[in-house]
Amino acid sequence: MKRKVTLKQIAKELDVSISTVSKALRNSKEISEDTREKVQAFAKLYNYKPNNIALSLKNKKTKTIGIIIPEIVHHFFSKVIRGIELVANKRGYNVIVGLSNESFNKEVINMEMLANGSIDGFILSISKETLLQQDYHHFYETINQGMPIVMFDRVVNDVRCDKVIVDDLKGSKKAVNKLIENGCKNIAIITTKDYVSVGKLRTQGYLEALEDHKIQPKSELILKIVEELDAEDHLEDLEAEIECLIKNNPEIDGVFAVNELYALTAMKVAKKLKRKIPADIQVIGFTDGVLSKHATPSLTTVSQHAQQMGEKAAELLIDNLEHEEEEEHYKTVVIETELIERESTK
Amino acid sequence: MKRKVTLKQIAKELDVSISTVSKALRNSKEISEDTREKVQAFAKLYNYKPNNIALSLKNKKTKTIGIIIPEIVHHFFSKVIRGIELVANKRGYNVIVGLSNESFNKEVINMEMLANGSIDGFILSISKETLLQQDYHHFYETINQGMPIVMFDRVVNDVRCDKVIVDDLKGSKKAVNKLIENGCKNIAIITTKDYVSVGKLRTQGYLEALEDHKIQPKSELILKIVEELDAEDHLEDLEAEIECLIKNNPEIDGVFAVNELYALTAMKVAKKLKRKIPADIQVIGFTDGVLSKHATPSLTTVSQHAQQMGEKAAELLIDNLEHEEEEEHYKTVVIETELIERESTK
DNA sequence: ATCTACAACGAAAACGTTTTCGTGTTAACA
DNA sequence: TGTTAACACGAAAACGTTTTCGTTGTAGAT
Repeated sequence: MKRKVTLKQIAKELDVSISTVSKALRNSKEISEDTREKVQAFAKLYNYKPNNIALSLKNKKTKTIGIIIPEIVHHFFSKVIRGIELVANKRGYNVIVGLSNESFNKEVINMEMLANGSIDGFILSISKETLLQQDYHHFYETINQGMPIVMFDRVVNDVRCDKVIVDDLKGSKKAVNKLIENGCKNIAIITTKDYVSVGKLRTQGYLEALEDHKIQPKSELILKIVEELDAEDHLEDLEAEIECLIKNNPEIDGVFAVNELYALTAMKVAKKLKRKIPADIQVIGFTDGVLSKHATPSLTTVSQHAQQMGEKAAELLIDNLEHEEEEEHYKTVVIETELIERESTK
Repeated sequence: MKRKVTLKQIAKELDVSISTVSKALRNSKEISEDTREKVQAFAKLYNYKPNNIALSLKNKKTKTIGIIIPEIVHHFFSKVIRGIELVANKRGYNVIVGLSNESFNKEVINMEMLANGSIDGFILSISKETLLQQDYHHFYETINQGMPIVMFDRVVNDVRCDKVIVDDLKGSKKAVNKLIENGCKNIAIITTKDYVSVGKLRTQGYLEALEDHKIQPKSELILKIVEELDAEDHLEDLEAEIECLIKNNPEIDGVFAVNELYALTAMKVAKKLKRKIPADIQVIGFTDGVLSKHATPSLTTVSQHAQQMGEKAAELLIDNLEHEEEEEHYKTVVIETELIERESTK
């Protein structure tokens, strides 16, 4: 087992100084061609690679970016990571990921763990608990220490940092408009409580679309799910709530759901109640997931372009890191949504 | 913007030496109580946290583990990551992920990028291209440099390292046995080419289960898909191949598919050909995915316990890192599979 | 007055780099 | 012969820690 070789060892072996070795390897013309060749040959032979940690310490740059997300077993987030990793790698950066698991504490701990020199900047999406408690001190402190943050999807406006968001409002308007165009008269929405910013915005888009078409929104048709922080485990509750909605409002002929699970559950319930999709009820979801594509009937959705979001976020962060221009001018990039029509709409 | 404070700055401010500050913060009794309190108060005030990079350099430990996987937008892999992150975090480690994207080159580059001091050890699953080329020099070199590796799921036996695998053979036997018990007489398998070790093993399990029941395997019923390295993009081809299989062999009354996509596509084709599931054809998949649960009909699958695999892998690696006992005795942990019965079987 | 012992602290090395600033040697030139 | 310039290289600092090994100063014992 031959451990990694260092400059010092090469220097000793070749009976020159460490500086000489370093310079020779970087092709400094300060060093004679003879010595350069000798050193380089030796280094190649022993497969010398500079130690990243030492470089990081010296340069005060780690070439690593930290990602903090609420959950990784989730198509949206894993696609974002893929996007981040893609451009990070292309630009010579590594990514280190921390999962908040939707918990405020884990988010804080994870950030503190990474903020002490391990990374150059953060890309993150805020946990539900944090959004609920509205405690953002960890973001402020991080930024105050000179470490840039880029937030995506779940952001909070007050924090001074770059942001990448989906045009939730426009996206849901698109969806609801589509339902209206397709002849739906009584469109229900299945959404989240308002503290989840994206839920709020999507609800707003729904309302605006109705208003644009002079349709009076009815509160009975707006179902706000209390998220038990882990919806997958409470599928029956979700199903029951949606079943209530549809049973109590048999006039419903269109459903807009703010995420994939809600949409799929809605379709499931509808089928159970013997409603044909899309004949009796048309359904549109909001998501990037794989479920929509493979569901039966396949689900029309508002696609969020998750990977593109990740790419953009990484670009913003790295640009910020590499141009120290300290402009203090933060951008908010809006990623356009796209309505992908499948079988659940006419 | 107050940048991170260092020992040196505290020392200067308090007019003591760096060593004194360091010792005071670590509660060394070498330092008088007076000084200790003073230093600690000051450190707390300025929110001192030791610099991880400096610690890493000094200790020659980064407390970070590297994960290399072929793909992240994939339920199996993201669940494994979740498992790894869970125990890594619990034991004070961070995780840094690299994606090979099923490419040999990216796998090598990623590993080299991380092996130069950034991490203490690897957890990885081998890319298809690497398996195909059978070039494992990067693994050998890494291990030779004293950096431990834990492989999971897609492993190669020759490499001397810990491994965590699913009992693919037993798992697929379970599945096929189930189909036989349920009365299937002509069971087809949709699998991968043999160079993907898990595909090979699952095929083998299929064959053994048939043999155990004195059923003669028929080569027409064994469909080995050539993976175009990105199956999602060639859905129609996949569909066409499976349609061929079922059309040419109308006697098929059971299908065992080695992954979720194949299984779902098989169900889709079956429905298209007006076969009832599970009445005419029963289907079982092999996966941990979310599609199976939400498909219609929902898919009976062999669950791989992905998260548990991740947890185990992380434990093996960290145990190895922390007990320097150099036993050179490598373990292979087998994670049992579980047959989850849903609607696609009787 | 001398010695011992202990308490409280500081200097310096070490981890592996890069880079600045010497320094010694040689050759060219006046 | 003496001066200068170029060349080739080395010493040392710096990044932020921890730790070993001094070095003081003081108090108590002889």
